[in-house]
Amino acid sequence: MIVTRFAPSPTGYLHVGGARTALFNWLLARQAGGKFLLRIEDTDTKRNTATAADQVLRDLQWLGIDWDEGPDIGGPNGPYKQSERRDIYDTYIAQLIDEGKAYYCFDTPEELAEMRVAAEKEKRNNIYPRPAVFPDAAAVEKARAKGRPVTVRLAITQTEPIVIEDEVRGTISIDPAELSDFIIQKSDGFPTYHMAVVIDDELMGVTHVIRGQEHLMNTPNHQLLQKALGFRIPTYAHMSVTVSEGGGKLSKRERPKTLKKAIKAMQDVDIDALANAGGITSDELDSFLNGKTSPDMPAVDAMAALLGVHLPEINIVDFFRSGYLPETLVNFFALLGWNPGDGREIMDREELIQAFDLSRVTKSNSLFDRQKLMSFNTEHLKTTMTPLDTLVRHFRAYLEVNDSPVAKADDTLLERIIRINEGARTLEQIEQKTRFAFLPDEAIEYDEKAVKKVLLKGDGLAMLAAVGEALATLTKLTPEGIETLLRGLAEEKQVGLGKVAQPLRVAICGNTISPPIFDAVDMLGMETTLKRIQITLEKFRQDN
RNA sequence: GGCCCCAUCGUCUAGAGGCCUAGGACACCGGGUUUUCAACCCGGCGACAGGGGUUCGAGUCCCCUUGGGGCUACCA
Repeated sequence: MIVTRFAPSPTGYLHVGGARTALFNWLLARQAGGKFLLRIEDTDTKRNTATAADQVLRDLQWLGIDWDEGPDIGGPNGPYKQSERRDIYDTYIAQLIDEGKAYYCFDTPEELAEMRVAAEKEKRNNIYPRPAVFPDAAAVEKARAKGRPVTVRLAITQTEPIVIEDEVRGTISIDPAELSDFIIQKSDGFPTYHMAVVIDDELMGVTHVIRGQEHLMNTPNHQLLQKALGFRIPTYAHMSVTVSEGGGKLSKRERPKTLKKAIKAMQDVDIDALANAGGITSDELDSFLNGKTSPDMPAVDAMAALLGVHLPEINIVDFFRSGYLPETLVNFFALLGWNPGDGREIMDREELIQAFDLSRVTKSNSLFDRQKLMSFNTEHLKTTMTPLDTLVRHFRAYLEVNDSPVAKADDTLLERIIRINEGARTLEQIEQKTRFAFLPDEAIEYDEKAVKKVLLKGDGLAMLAAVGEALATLTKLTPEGIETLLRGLAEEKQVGLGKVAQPLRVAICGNTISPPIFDAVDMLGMETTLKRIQITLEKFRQDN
């Protein structure tokens, strides 16, 4: 049976790269009818945050990537948090030392740094000088007594090339002379990543390891470890990296960077109000703008929201908050470095699972193209692609996380809103086009350009008044009734429908962007529509 | 610097030596449809990084150059 896993280190939110790695592993397991496990790699006590692991789990759940064994649900080979598996690692480390395959070291960080610098100066690889005789228990005691750090390294004794059979890259051969004895146990007693990952993958029965290219050069070390411990070597697949439009890696630093640029480009920014919105002090904001520090993510998000600056989405939650569907992301990430080979692009989860094939994973790096993502979202937002009740569920979650007034709508109304906005690109767009119907009349903001063009130029206001009078004669409001009425009015006045509809649109929602006008009026209701026409008439007649 | 990986339109990619006059999608440009924004329909622009081989024949195989990426931690 095929067993894959996703093993994030809980240092923050799940980001694009992590999600893509998780997805490929999940896809392979699901398509093969195997198992997909989740394991938390929290051996770095300094970098891990308490809430990050939970957040990563939530992000995966939102994407619809489910797991068969994991820290929250357990499983036969738990625990699934590396910090809770210390005794297991200790046993194997002791075994390697007993067998003379690993040895203690007492170097200080400063000494190691010196070695590194020296190696670089001499333009050679930094290879750790293995002692002729390995330190014994007494030596360890002595070192500890002197306050020196105690670590354990694997002794690399192999001389034949290490061969990696990679499912996407083919056969790769590495000369072990290039490799240095590496640390398998840190001075704080925790295993290093290499040690923990090898033991866990063996014990948890992982058969296929799909991970980023950044791990390719770790693989020789892992295979050496597997050999030393008598473990099987799982099938490896190293996938390409997805880079940002800016060039480098898709980095979370892009968000503060974009915000900083935007603030600096603005003329009159109220620094105090901005700092306040972000929950930071003016001094902290100042330090940020001078490139010294960077506020945390919630602060960056809040300030961007205040200024109306759109930040590039990096973390999965960013995409959620921007109005993307999880179906879109799953589809899009799958196609970043893989394709079904038959030209299909827009696919749902089932189709992806059925078509997935490790042998069709691409070798070269790819660029994250947000425009194409947007286009994918447009497709998945159509009811022919995603069931309406699913869209409603996602839409409600979106509205709630963004505190939208549209959240007041019940599911039936939400369904209708989604239907009449067929063709929208994001949930955010639907929300913006619909919120006029959920705002109090006095909260409608009139777009200056729209007012000028539609109401003030020509006889827009007169037309609006006529529309108001005509609408008032209707006894019952239906989209069809409104359509008949407005079309009749346009014909009577010998003008196109636009001349009638546009002033009405501006009157009820303040700008020229709205759902189809008949639905828009119907949603608003007779009373509010007439009231807003009245308010608009009064407001702009006075101005003239 | 050392080691490793990669290289087709602006972007994601199809391409397993003759099906290639290099196909699709996004973007872009032009047109159509239209009550707005979208969506939708039609058309157009646009690539085998360069140089050597191998072969009757190379985008496809080999070598070199160039370019991009990764690793080079008591991070994962």
